[in-house]
Amino acid sequence: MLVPDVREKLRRSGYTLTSQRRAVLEALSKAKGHPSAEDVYLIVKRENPRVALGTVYQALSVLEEVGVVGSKHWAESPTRYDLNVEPHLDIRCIRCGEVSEVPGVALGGVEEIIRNNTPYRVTRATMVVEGLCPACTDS
Amino acid sequence: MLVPDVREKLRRSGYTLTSQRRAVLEALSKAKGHPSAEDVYLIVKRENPRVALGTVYQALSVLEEVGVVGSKHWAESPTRYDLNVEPHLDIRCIRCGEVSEVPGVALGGVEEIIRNNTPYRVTRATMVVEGLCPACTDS
DNA sequence: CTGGTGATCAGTAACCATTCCTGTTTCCGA
DNA sequence: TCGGAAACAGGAATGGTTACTGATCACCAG
Ligand SMILES: [Mn+2]
Ligand SMILES: [Mn+2]
Ligand SMILES: [Zn+2]
Ligand SMILES: [Zn+2]
Repeated sequence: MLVPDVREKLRRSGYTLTSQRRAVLEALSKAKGHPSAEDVYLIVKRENPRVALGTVYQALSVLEEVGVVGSKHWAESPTRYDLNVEPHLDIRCIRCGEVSEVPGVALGGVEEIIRNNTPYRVTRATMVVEGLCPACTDS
Repeated sequence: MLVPDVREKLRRSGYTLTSQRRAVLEALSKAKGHPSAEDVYLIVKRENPRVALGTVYQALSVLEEVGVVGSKHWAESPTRYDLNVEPHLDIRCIRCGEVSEVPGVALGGVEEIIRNNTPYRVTRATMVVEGLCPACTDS
């Protein structure tokens, strides 16, 4: 997502695009995988050593609130963050802990079914999948 | 699930059905909802005040391992446990925290699709849904 | 029975991801 | 330029969960 778009989404919720928030976004795109808040923090710190871990948590929370960042929660793992905010599938290896994306599985339809089958106002629906990655299966 | 069946499932994995594990199962069926480990602990303690919270965690973990208990993990909430181990939908209200079951949504098919679309050996797939319950929407 | 052996347990300390708090800095509009 | 609000750095606190340790229990061979 382009910087002006991010700035606009923040502005609509009354936030500004600060240098720390921009650094968090850059770290997320550098990480390319599904980093934890601490992973992001370590990357940000390489270029801006004075940033605090709490600031990274807060920036991620704001960026998620305005729809620029997504997050998923697995058991036995810190929260993982993602620039891909569309409904999609991520799987976590229960042995090595790596998270990767599973292409070709449409989840939008499932969300629609959920929305039509509950008296709740659904705000979020994520599929959390665990398994053994190919590398870990052969060992 | 009947006690002899539970005992057999435990035995197949080298465990025994101890009084504490039985008490945890009873607490789960009494709670009827989706209690946290601490909720279970408080119920167990009413009849057996000497039980430790750690024992409840360990019992839940063993019972889950042998397939008698299921668990789900939401953000901003402790892990919730459930006697319903079939693939099904649970939704958590982001305001009051209550978890309830959504009937009529088949998830088995989604799990099948996932299994056929990843090089992983899938061991677990849960749909985690959040929203506002009817009571919390009107207030 | 009875003694031995490994599993389980109670109690408590430690862990760790995340949030909270406080004083300081930065940002932005008037 | 100035004043107020938002954001931040640093560090302390929180809370769910796990790890550890010595005591107890269940089970079985003799
Ligand atoms: Mn992803
Ligand atoms: Mn359920
Ligand atoms: Zn792996
Ligand atoms: Zn509610």
